[in-house]
Order: sequence, then structure tokens, then C-alpha cells
Amino acid sequence: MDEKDLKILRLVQNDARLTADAISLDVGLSAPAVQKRLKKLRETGVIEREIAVLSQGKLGRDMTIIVEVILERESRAHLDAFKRKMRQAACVQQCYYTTGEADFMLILTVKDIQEYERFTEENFFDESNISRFKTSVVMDRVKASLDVL
Amino acid sequence: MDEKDLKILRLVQNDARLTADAISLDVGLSAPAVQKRLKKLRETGVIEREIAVLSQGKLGRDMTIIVEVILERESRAHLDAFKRKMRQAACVQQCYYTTGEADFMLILTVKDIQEYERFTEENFFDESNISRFKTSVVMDRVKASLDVL
DNA sequence: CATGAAAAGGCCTGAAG
DNA sequence: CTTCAGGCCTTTTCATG
Repeated sequence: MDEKDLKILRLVQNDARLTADAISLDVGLSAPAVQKRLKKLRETGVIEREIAVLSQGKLGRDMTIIVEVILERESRAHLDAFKRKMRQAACVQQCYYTTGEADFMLILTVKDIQEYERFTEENFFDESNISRFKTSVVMDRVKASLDVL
Repeated sequence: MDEKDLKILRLVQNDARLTADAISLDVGLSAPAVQKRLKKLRETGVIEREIAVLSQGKLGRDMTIIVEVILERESRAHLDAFKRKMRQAACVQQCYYTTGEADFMLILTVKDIQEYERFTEENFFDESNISRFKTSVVMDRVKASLDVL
């Protein structure tokens, strides 16, 4: 992992379709050398995966909601059950288990507020283990980068 | 946008390196037909971009922090200034302007708590427009999907 | 108008220097 | 690491439903 690897990573984390040839010009290596480094970065897990980012708006899911959840009981079994539920729920994009007031922080994308209401009924009200939850509607997605470097 | 397009999108949002040939088997089209659909999906912006997801842990930035920020004054100028700052800050991965108690919700990744402290000093304490902020440290990143479909 | 088959071009992957 | 050759993927072209 030298400076050239970092440069390659900065490029592909913004555009995974760049050809090795294009990268080689920026980095100052031959195209095969770049490919070799990319292969190693994938194998070692530095590059976890390569994905297509879809437009939420064009797919009719342009509403983003943030939810703080506080559980009633924080036993291991209850925590795991809640985590499992969030992983399965399609509209949950991100779920964090946190310190502080809330136990969990969720970021969801939905078509409209009705879809969110349905989500809460299926995931918060049926199960009595939710103490309370606080909903915030996102007015502006100011920044949504995935850049690590 | 028919069912075949949706199937293609579901595949590439998980793995953008799939060949058109591999996709064609799942979708029931020829490889060129898949390529043409992919091209159109890119041109129309349904596929916004294709990126490499890097491992935060392997790059030494495995600490995730969530911050709720409440501003002192909510004038347009102050809002814009804060948004601009967040866009520039490298450790800010996501920034949302929200309804509810907090004005902004941030998700950052840092190397350690010292880096976060530095961030707060540079962005929260120097400027008097921050009323208060609440920090939560992420213990478990339960889910971090980007799947829209 | 979108699909499929075949050919041309470009890109990636190995070996040798 | 680079150069070069081989092979795969992609991208046209063109004919078809």
C-alpha cells in the first residue's frame, strides 16, 4: 500500500468503470501494473465491492427518513432480533447500533409517508420491545459520499 | 422501464462487474440486448454512477460517529454556510438537513476519537452559530446497504 | 422499436524480458 | 515493472419480428 495504490483507490471510488489505461496515465504506471494492483486490492478486501449507484428519485423512492429507536429491553436476544429485522427490511438503507440516548439510528428511503407508516406498523408497533422512536424527515440530502479517502 | 430493467438494476447494484453475458442468463436476453439497456439506464440517469466501495477498516478509518447538530440562527445564509462546510470536510460522509429537533444529522468516519475532537474544534467551536450538538459513537454498523430496489 | 447473430474493436490477463 | 501476445468482453452493424 503505497501512494500509487492510494491514488488508484481515490479514482475508482468515484468511478469504477475507469479503464486501467486511463488510470495508468494519472498514476504513472503501465496498464498491466495497474490491473495487478487492482486485483490485489480486491483480494485483500481493501476494495470490498464494486456497485452501481441507482437514482432514488428516478425510481420513485426519493423520500429519506431518519429514525432514532430506543428499545424497552436491551438483552442480547432482543438486540439481535431487532438487528435481524432491520437487515431484512428493504426500505432500511442503514442501521447503526449506537451509544448515547438512542439505541439504534436508522436511515430509510421510501416512496411516500404512507410507506413509512406501514414500516412503523410492521416493525415498531407489532413488537412490544420498542420503547419509543423519533422520526426526522430529510429536507435536503446535503452530502452523501462514500469516499473513504 | 420494465421488469427486465428492474432485474438488471437489482443485479448491478450489488455487483457492477457482472458481465452482460452473466446478466443475460438471469434476465433471459442476449448479451447485446443487456448492454443496450445498461447504456440507456446510464444515459437516463437511473444508474447514477458505478463506484468501488472501500473497506474503512483496512484503511484505518473504522470509527463511525453520528452527530445531531442544532444551529443558533437558522437564516438562509447560516444554513448555506454550514452546508458548505460539511461538504468540504473530508470525514463527513453524509449530511442531512432535517425536520425535528435537530437541524442537521451527520455521519462521519474517523481514525480515532482524537480526529473527531479535531473536527469539532474546527467546525463547531470556532463558529458561534452552533447552539449544541449531540454525539453518538457507532458500536455496530448493522446494515449499510445502498440498495434502492 | 427492440431483439438477436455475427464481426470488429477494445480491454483485461497471462508470459517473457 | 514493462512489453507483447492471446483471449474475453463489449460494441457496433445489420437483418428480423
